[in-house]
Amino acid sequence: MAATHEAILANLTNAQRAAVTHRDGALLVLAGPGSGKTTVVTHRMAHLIAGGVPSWQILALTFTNKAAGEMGERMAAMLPRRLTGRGGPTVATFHSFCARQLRQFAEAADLAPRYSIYDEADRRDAIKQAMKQAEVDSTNFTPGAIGAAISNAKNRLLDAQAFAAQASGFREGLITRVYSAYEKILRANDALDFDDLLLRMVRLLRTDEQVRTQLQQRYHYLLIDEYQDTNHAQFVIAHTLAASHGNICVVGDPDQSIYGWRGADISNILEFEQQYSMAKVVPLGQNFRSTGHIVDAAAGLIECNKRRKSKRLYTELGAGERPAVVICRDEQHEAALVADFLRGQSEQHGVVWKEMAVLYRVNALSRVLEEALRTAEIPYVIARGTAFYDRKEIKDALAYLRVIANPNDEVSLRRIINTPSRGIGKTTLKKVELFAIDGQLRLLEALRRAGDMTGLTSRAVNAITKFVQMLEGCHNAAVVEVPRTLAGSKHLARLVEQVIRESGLESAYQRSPTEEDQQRLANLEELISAAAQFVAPPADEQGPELRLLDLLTAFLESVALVSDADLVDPQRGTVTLMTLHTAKGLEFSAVAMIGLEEGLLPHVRAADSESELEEERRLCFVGITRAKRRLQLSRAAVRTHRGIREPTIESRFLGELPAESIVLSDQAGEGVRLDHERDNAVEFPVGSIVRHPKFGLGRVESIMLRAVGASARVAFSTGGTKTLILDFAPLERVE
DNA sequence: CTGGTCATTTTTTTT
DNA sequence: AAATGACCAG
Repeated sequence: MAATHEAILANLTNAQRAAVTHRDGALLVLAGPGSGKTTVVTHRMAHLIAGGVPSWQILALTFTNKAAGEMGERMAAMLPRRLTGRGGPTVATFHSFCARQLRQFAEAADLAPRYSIYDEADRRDAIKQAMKQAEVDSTNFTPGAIGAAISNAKNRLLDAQAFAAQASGFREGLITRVYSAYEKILRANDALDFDDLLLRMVRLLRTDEQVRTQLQQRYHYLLIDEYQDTNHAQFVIAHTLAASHGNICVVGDPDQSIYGWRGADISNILEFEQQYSMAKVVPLGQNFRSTGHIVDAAAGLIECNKRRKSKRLYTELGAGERPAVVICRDEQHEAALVADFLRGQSEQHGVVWKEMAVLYRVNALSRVLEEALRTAEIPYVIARGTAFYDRKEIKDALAYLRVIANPNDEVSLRRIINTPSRGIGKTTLKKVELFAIDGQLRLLEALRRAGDMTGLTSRAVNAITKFVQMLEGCHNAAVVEVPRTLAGSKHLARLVEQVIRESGLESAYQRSPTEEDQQRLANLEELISAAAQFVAPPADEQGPELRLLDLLTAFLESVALVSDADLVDPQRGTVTLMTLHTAKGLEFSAVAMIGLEEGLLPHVRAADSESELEEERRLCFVGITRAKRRLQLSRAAVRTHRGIREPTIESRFLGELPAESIVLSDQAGEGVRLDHERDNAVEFPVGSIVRHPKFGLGRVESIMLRAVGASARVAFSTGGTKTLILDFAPLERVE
């Protein structure tokens, strides 16, 4: 049954209510951490529907599948049954929404309807290939750097031509050459990378008036989640869709903008009001998640950012416990202390494992933690959504499936042509390639005609023929109509099974008795069951049946677009380990953040630019604000980095936390005396007035917590500002 | 053609 | 430390 207006508005604060009841026109919700953003969003949509808006006119775009799923679920709970699923609101990630539209309007978008989506690894392969073709030396320019430049260009909506037109200098000249070679490869393979999904969608909306008006009319109310993370392409998509009606609601928090490196443009949210002069702005500053000291610590930190709209953060949940700042000897010690912290939460405070998380800046830090948690017998999962699909055997199986769905996908074809090895080696492949170039053939077509080629051993011809026949057999099996229900998924699972068996992947691992290969076999089994459970998202025009090939394509698409955050399963009874980026949008009773060191957080690569430094600070802010009740921040005095053990420098962010809202604990060795250091820091909070026998009266400007001791910057009435070590300076508090 | 050893390179975050 | 790539012996 449909919720009534009153039911929808019950239990909301005035600010939340203002956002929920706003109907037409632009709306900007500035949602601080823990301010009930999802509640506002879902209630707003329910409110629109209760007010007579047909639910299928609503489009909500998010960044992760998990966010989309959660939003969809919470909304479904408020809607009558018939308004969920097809006919209900569309809730999707930017990327999957675009991927689907591009298939639906494939012809208008000038695309093969079953185009492949290349993940990071495929993209890397293709860029390497492009670099070779463009004769760019990979010793001076890594594929990673060039790939990043291309990605950047695409996010700014510069295609290869447009980039070439504005390129200047040697480096950009090189990038231009690689970019156009890369584009040729993608086009020849009927493949898109992640950035293309957005870029091509923009192009479609711009060039095809019919598609544009059709989508504008269909989606009458837009909602964009995590708006601070939108890049220029996403910005254009959102505003083009909203252009005819202006009903656009964006939700976000500039202080949580952490994807600048991916082209996210923080000015999208900072300048929303200029863009829509009639926009209503609703700030949500009250935090319903964390206790006082945690909110204070976070607020104190984020105030150090200069480019920022100031916003008061507060909570009514009581002061709670102070976050602990722990200094450890090395990373093993740090991991052990994290394990102690987690166990303490469980045993002393009754916190369940799933309410705890360990956060870090870079994935590499998870390894030591894993060991420590295993020895401490604390159950954990690492949130790496792609981890499963990154495994070699899975990538191989998926490459077979991709070639079946899209025979032009040569990056995948090359991957599998001799995996498992079937006697089609380098030399043979070279010959076939030459033959293909000669006859203007696609690689697969050339393979098909291997018999016509001169200079191949009969053994090679045999191997090739068998391989091609196998692919054709699988392809033929996929040219059938299947029901659009779970029964259809059975067919999909059977197809996956057929591929795994006939490709020889299965027998290659079956032959081996090693534990590792047995695990690979089990993983392949898991892929089959993933297929069996896959249901294609509802489409606008659909019959009861679809071709198995199209179901396969949808499956491959969903696999390509999984994110790390998607793997965070709130049902699981385990501690979650993840990067700070992945943690955005989540909350836990107890959080441990590790590696608070210069070079790690803030990361080295952000050191030389003020804006990147501010982004690192926001990242730290995001981490702190994940904690509801208890927070431990730690750093190691010594850390092994790429095989080298080195002393570390404390993160500047620790010194920026208000001293009075944290507790310092030095476990690194010589630090028995650190207990009264903490007292010192508490004794002379920022703002307090102090007397020094030599310098006279002064005001404490800031407190810095160091491994060696706390120090304070004090501005004296005599005019000078001095930094004093609290342990030694003869300071006396006056007021 | 395959599977091994040795040298080189990596240096963030992710849809 | 770990992963990738080049090179070489069977």
